[in-house]
Amino acid sequence: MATNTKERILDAAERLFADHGFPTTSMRDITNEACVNLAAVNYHFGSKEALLIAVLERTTAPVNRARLERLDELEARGNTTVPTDQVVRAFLTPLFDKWCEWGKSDPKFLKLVGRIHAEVDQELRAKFLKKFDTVFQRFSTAFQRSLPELDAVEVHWRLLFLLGSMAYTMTWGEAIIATDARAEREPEAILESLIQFATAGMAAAPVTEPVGVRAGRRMR
Amino acid sequence: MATNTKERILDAAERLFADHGFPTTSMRDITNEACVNLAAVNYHFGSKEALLIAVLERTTAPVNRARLERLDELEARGNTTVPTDQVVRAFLTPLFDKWCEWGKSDPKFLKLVGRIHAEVDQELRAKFLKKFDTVFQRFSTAFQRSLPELDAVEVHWRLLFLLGSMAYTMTWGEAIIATDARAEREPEAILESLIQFATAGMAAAPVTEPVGVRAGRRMR
DNA sequence: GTATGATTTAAATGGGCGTTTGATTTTGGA
DNA sequence: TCCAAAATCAAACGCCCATTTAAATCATAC
Repeated sequence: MATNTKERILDAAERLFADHGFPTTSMRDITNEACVNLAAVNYHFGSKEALLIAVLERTTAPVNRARLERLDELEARGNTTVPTDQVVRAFLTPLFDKWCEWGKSDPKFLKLVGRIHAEVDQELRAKFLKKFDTVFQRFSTAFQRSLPELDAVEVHWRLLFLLGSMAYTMTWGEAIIATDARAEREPEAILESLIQFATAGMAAAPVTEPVGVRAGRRMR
Repeated sequence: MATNTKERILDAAERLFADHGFPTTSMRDITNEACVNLAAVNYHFGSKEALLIAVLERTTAPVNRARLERLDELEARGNTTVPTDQVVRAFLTPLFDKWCEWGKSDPKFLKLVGRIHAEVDQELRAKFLKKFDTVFQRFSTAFQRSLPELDAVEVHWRLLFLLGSMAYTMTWGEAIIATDARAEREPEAILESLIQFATAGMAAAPVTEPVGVRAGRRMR
């Protein structure tokens, strides 16, 4: 356990937000877990919401930096156009690396990232997503270059789908393993499956058939 | 607005849970919105949590029924083995149909479904997911038949990825359209993109390379 | 050693929460 | 028409919340 009060609070908040979510975790929960006074959060961070932002900053900033570094490297090597699977990999593996850095002790960090995508209120989330702007922009462009047959809007939406499968897996993968032992897997294998899935999804042939005469909508 | 108190509560709760989430929506919010007395929720449903379960039951039961019916129909027609894209379609389109039934007035229902996958506490969620057991089982089997080169565990995880992209799109698709006008699209087009993405993802070639010598992990 | 600013502490503040109560009104069959 | 059951109502309950206060303690530079 960190000796520093500020870090002890960040550690506790990260763990609790990940396990129980932001609105259902109280200041008292956090300060008890961190073994600090109740007023310490407001003293050091200003408010509960500001604490959440600090936690998110601490966890995501290095990951996003790593994502961009990987992409830089790939683009420098590959003369700007990078194969789709490499772009997917550059986006997903930094999260996974972070996990490994932590000695695989507990994937709290991943759960937190998963949660933040679905739980905090829209305004707060928008503020948070601003920090991802550059990352999205860069990866969106990279995907467009590697998938010239898709238009920008289609890439945009597919990136959203990718994000969803990533966030969902992080939030609930652990729980699903727990309830169904057959599904147990090494984290590496899960990541590899996700990369496989997402790469194929991103690279899928675009819809050309006119809307309204599609097979799936005819029957009901 | 429904005249019946119970239904007015369900309508209001559905809208508010979808927009603001379960823990952050208060009984007072709900009863004000429904124009009923504060005690009405506890009188008619027993508790806030029981209300949530009732809302979820009302929204998801018909969708799951439709999913199974579609799959029945496909399997009867196709002699048990159904093409992957048809299975994906059978899983995703009932949600979309529900949306259309409602006259596209407001996709609250979809947002709610998206939220529930990430927000409620684990115990409550497990209880809720039991209602999906049959659906998951049936679709898991159908996918396995259509993708014989994948083992059961791999299908299990890919189904999770599919769920994630679906849930995420439902929760945040609207918000993302709002913040980026270029991404605006008809719901039909979004569904079609998602089907395309998910089908390709499900049908992706399985990982064969041994873990640990993968290209993506080598560089860092 | 002492003054000064940073930190920690216990206690309190005011408000919102889910739920319960008991009285009152509405309803529908005898 | 009457009455018992169902539904609605205003009010209150006790609890927990995030935040604030002001005093106490600590650390450090002089």
